[in-house]
Amino acid sequence: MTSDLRRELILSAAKRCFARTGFAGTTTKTIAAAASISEALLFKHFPTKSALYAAILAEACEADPKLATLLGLAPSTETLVVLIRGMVGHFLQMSDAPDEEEAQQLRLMITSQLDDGEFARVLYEKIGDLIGPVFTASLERAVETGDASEVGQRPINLFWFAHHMVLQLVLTRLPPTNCLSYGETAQLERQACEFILRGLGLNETAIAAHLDRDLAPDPAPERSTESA
Amino acid sequence: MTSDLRRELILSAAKRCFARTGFAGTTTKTIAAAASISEALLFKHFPTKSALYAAILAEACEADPKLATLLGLAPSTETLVVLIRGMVGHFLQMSDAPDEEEAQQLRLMITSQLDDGEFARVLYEKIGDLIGPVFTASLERAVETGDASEVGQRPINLFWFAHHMVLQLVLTRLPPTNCLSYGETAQLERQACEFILRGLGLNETAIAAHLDRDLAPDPAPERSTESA
DNA sequence: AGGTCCTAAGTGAGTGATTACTCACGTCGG
DNA sequence: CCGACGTGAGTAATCACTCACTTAGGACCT
Repeated sequence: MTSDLRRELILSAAKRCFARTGFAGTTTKTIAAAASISEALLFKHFPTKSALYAAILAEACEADPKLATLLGLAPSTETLVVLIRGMVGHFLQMSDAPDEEEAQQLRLMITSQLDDGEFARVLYEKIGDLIGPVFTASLERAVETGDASEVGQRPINLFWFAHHMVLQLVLTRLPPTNCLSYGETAQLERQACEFILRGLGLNETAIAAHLDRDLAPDPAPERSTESA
Repeated sequence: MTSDLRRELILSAAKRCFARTGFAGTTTKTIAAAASISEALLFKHFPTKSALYAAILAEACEADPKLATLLGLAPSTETLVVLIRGMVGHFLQMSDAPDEEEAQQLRLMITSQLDDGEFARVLYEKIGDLIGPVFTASLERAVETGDASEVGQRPINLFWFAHHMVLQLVLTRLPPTNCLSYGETAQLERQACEFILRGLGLNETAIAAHLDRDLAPDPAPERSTESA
């Protein structure tokens, strides 16, 4: 077993542990067990528990490759809708696999916000730098083409509003028994997209036109009562 | 010192500690010090650390008196706007005093969502029971009067969308140095209200009519760059 | 009023368990 | 045979929690 590989295995195990029980709630013994090694070896790779935590946060700050494909799109209403749809879908899918990498990163981000917010700040800055320009340009383009009503100052705030909503939405669906029940996931996804796109200022016809292409159309109003 | 008073003092001190560092990150010695008593006395009042935590969560589940005034309002577009405005204002004001009671309750709720979600579930249910009916009725009334576009199924989801957005918004403003900078708070409040009301389906004229009454009107688009 | 309980408030100094972390010592490929 | 991988058995500190003990104040009797 090479040192580098071992290091990655430790980081992976530790990330799982920290995300589940937080920094203080996780013991080095637990991490070592999760990585199937002795505690001593753990401390051969990372001098302290804090250093291990810091390494995880640093590693999590790297870019998401899936995002890159979105950035090449030309600014347009279509791009805006694709962007929002991608974000909503991406986050909603997380709650189906609460132990996966991305859900853990979300947990780390939330715990960071409860603490000093440093990690969250870095992550927000990265997201903003990546998506901010294409979002803003697309929204402005949508206004020009008459698909959206005039945007006031700080259009980027609108992006964060959307991001906040979806993030908190997935957070309520993260515990084993969900905090809220929203109905069927597919319809929730549709409803969330509509809420956000309307919030951005897009008019109903533009939303319907772009959303109906690849998303289930708004079904007839009837109550379904299944739990989430 | 009576037993009841002492108990309340302990609860108050413990709530402060738990909200700041979480359950695992808080020691009984710290709590005792914060309450200016010995650890032994702490355990005379609460059999275990967990019982103390449970008592805090149980106490936090009581109704907010400020909410009650909203529930008497007749369902209308006006009520809907007042509701959203109240919620946004209430949450935004929290970030100005991160150590106050309500901010702590918010922290407890978030940590609960990262854990088993039990506390968050109870709190969500309480909020839903209180505000849900008047929200839904008001939204339906707004549709009837032509102030809002037709609402699909599960209108209550729209309320939670709004709630999620504002909750996550205040969370980014909770750390000493904010995770994101949104510009001036007054304009942020206005922008958040507009985003939500548009998201609910209200048309621009209805929003402007009800929002301009007691909120600063949308200023001319120009960038301001102060940090939050 | 003053003396005598008697219960509850309150504490210093512990308990064993668990914590993060260390060290002397095996083992194995090159 | 040497250096890096790997570990069992520790360490001191800290954890939640307990116990023997003092103190204070109100009820009750004389």
